[in-house]
Amino acid sequence: MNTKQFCYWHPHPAVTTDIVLFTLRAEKLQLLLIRRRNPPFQGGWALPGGFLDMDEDLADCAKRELEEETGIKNIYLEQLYTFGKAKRDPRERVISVAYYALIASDRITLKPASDATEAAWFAFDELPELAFDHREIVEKAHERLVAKLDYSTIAFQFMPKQFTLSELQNVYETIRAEALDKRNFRKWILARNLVEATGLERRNGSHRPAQLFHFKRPGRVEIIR
Amino acid sequence: MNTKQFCYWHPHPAVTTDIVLFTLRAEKLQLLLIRRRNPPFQGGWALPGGFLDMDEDLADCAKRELEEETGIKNIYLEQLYTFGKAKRDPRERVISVAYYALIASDRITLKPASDATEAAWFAFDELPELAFDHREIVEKAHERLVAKLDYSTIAFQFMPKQFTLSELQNVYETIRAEALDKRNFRKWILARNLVEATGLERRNGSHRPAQLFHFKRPGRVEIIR
DNA sequence: CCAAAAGTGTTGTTTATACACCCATGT
DNA sequence: ACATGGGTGTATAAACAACACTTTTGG
Repeated sequence: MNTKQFCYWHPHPAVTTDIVLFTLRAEKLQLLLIRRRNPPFQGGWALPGGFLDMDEDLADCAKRELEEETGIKNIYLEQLYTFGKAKRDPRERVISVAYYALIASDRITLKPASDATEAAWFAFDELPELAFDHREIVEKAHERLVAKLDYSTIAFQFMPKQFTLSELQNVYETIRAEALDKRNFRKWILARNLVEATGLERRNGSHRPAQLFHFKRPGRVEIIR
Repeated sequence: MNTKQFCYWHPHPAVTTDIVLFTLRAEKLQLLLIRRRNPPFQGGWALPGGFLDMDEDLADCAKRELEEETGIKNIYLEQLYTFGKAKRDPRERVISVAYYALIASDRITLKPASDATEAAWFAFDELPELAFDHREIVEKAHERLVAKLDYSTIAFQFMPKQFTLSELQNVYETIRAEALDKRNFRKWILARNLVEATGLERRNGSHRPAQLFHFKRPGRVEIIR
């Protein structure tokens, strides 16, 4: 079959979703990129994503594409912004509904690269050139992430089930790219009543063991303040 | 010509923009609705909006549709959210990129209703049934508006060039649906250094005249706090 | 002189910031 | 014993919340 069989009375743009998937590895904010197999930008790096199926919701499309390209599922996903400049894709008019997603550092193993997809993590401050307007999408996602740190419980999406307060503080410091006072951070987080000591400890190196905490309402991202 | 002449290799959804246009009239938060001339929901009320042209940016589409249907232009417009449930339009798959907009109370006169469009203002708390998922869009726009009052200068978009502090307080009170303390409000707004006395006064009734202020950086909506 | 909205300060409470030492462990 | 990260309190400053009376005008 080589005829264009989907026909309309008026011109229609294509609709895709693109996903900015963040994690924290090696004390750095990183995000996931896919190497493009086809033109345009063939061989270049781009955000995971792809075309919307006619019977699926937008967020389902983002989840499906992410799983297809990386094997990752069941993560926190939120709509970011819709990018629709007339010339953002050289092939045809494409509207991209961008999502951003967060994944805990203990869940970041990708499925082995197949013929179809090569995926890799990149430090946010050392990104390669990106295809299309994906650099702009990444910037916007980062802005949103930084903003949400302050007034929501989004940071917990980066954490494993159990974590120490120092590890949590590290997440805030890494994303905000600034050092925080240990006592003030602990007061702040404990006053908000979001975490609870498990009674367990982590023995790590040649120093006092740290208490392990867990997030009281896992899964849900709430507005705090 | 009665053939569907726009053909693609893969199915494409239609893309529209819808606009939630708020204003303040008669001490109430109001928004603009259009009466639908065609099925589905013929004769019902819906948000202004319409299909994206292939060569225009999303925000331009929103502006154009708003102007076509109401004559209103040059207003504050911001992308809200993209709605894309598979069944939100009974005719075909439609992705709606929703925008919200604010207009000052002294600029709300609509162009006379033409054959093509009947538009009217409705109080936010007395809306009629809305077509499609427009009720959901309106709710989300309202949420955003209320949130942005606190941490941005969005409220000034409702104000005429010159206004009294009592009028400004009224805007905050109306949108937040709660009374504010006069002294604390004035301290708060003046501490932020956003307004400036013009030296003029408004003589209104049989009481002390009020100073007129103006917004120092009109046009721009900034994040405060 | 009366009614009506404009205008103005102080006090107590909560929240944020700055800052330094002791504790428990492994080697 | 020492190096390492874990854990804790206090004092100051800033922001916010509660609260009532005087001023100026028009009729």
